[in-house]
Amino acid sequence: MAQRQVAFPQVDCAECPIRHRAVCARCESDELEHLEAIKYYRNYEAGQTIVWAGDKMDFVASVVHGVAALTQTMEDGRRQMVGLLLPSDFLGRPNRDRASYDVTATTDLQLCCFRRAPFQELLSNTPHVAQRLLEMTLDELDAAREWMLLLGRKTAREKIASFLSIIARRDATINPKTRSGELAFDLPLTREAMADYLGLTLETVSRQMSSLKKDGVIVLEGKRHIVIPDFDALLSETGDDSDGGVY
Amino acid sequence: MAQRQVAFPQVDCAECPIRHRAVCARCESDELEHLEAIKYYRNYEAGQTIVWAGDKMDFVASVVHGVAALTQTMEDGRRQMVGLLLPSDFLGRPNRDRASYDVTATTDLQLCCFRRAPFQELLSNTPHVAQRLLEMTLDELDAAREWMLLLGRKTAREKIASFLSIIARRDATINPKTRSGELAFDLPLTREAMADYLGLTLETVSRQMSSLKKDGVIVLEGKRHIVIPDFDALLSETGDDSDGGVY
DNA sequence: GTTTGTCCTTGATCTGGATCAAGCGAGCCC
DNA sequence: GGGCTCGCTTGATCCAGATCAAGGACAAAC
Repeated sequence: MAQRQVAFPQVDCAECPIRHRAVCARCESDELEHLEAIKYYRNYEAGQTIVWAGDKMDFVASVVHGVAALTQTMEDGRRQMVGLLLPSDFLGRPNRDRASYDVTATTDLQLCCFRRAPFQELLSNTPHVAQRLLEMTLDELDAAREWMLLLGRKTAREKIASFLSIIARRDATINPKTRSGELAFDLPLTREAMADYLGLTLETVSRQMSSLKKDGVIVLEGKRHIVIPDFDALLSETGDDSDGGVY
Repeated sequence: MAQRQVAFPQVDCAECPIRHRAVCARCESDELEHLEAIKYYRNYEAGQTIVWAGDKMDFVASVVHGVAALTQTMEDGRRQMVGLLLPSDFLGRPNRDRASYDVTATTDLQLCCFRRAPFQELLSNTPHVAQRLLEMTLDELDAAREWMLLLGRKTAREKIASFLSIIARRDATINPKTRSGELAFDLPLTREAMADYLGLTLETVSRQMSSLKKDGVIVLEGKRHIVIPDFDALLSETGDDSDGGVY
């Protein structure tokens, strides 16, 4: 219908993955107002905490740039990461105004936020948004179940290889291929955060990284930059079914 | 509107948790047709497989009686349970016609099934059903994250205690209290299935059960019947935050 | 340039849970 | 009844990963 003038500049929208990948599939076309009108951005530095478990959270959000982690902590300090949010992933739960987990930025991070109340209203009034969110939540549940297999049954080496292949795959879809064929990326997590992801100690993470490097499965440039000379070789270390499987 | 005669006898609906707890919150009142018209029942014996990962699955379902488990298996036989479905839990994924996991009945089981196509149509046409399903999926995701903490960071004893408290809690809501105050239930899983749930071996499960029994935290009557003399004592073994926490 | 702090690596030792192995008790089939 | 199988328990030993401990590399702060 009557297209709203330039109230919502194109460039702004293009940056926000909510529009094209995350919550609102329909927004790929032309009706942006219902999301545009309630959104705003927030930036965080690497290491910063976004909310603590139990804190009031008056917004939901979509990750634009960077990486955020959800972690749980036991009284005695044992920590387990339970969610890793990359660009286009969704943060927060409709109908719950308190965070269930600690949320921290593991790299510099930009969130595209939506105030809770209008977002929930949008959710009730716009069936295709609710359906898209259901689809995303089901994908996250599948990822969580893959993660449970990793935590419960894989060896330290398999855990590392699995983690690297997950990051490599996600990174490839976020950053359209940099070089010709070669698979390379920066780790968005410290060794300690990787340990929290994998249910290991940071020493074991470091040792297994060294071992994979020694065996030529990965090439380490500095501490964080990873090159994968042969992705299939990495996959064969994960313990996963060789053929594509569910994915 | 004109109420359909006795096509869907009241007693039948009352048995089906879909109606009052699971998918369709609105069905608590009076409009039942849209679910009633497409549902049917299936029964399985303890140990039976319902579908294998990768199999075609032409229905979604709600658990009426009994317990079902979702498990993943690696080529070398390592197994990890990734879902445990008790009465009122939902099985299957809209918009995906192949099972992602092995589904087995761990006790005798009754499912209330819905053929896929009409259920999906229902989902698009009935916003409150989609919203209810989103809510259920988010709860399942929370449970999966609790489970990840268990798998990644808890000791064998804490894992067993956590599992028992989870089952005790769920059982209490399913079977309105049997005796006065006393907390007692039957384990719906073999030691081996418990091991698959907890990322342990069956020997370790057995040893830790014996240890909790020796310490008076639980009373074992036969192999499967558990009595909890003091629920707080059990909780203190789980490693979880003592106050209610997220739940 | 030195200091400080963060992140990471590597070595030595310890230990919780896995693995290997034996046997028990309660159905169930013949 | 006798023999089987299945689910479970318990003992003995082993080992992957945790823990304890000591530096190294690098960047920022002074």
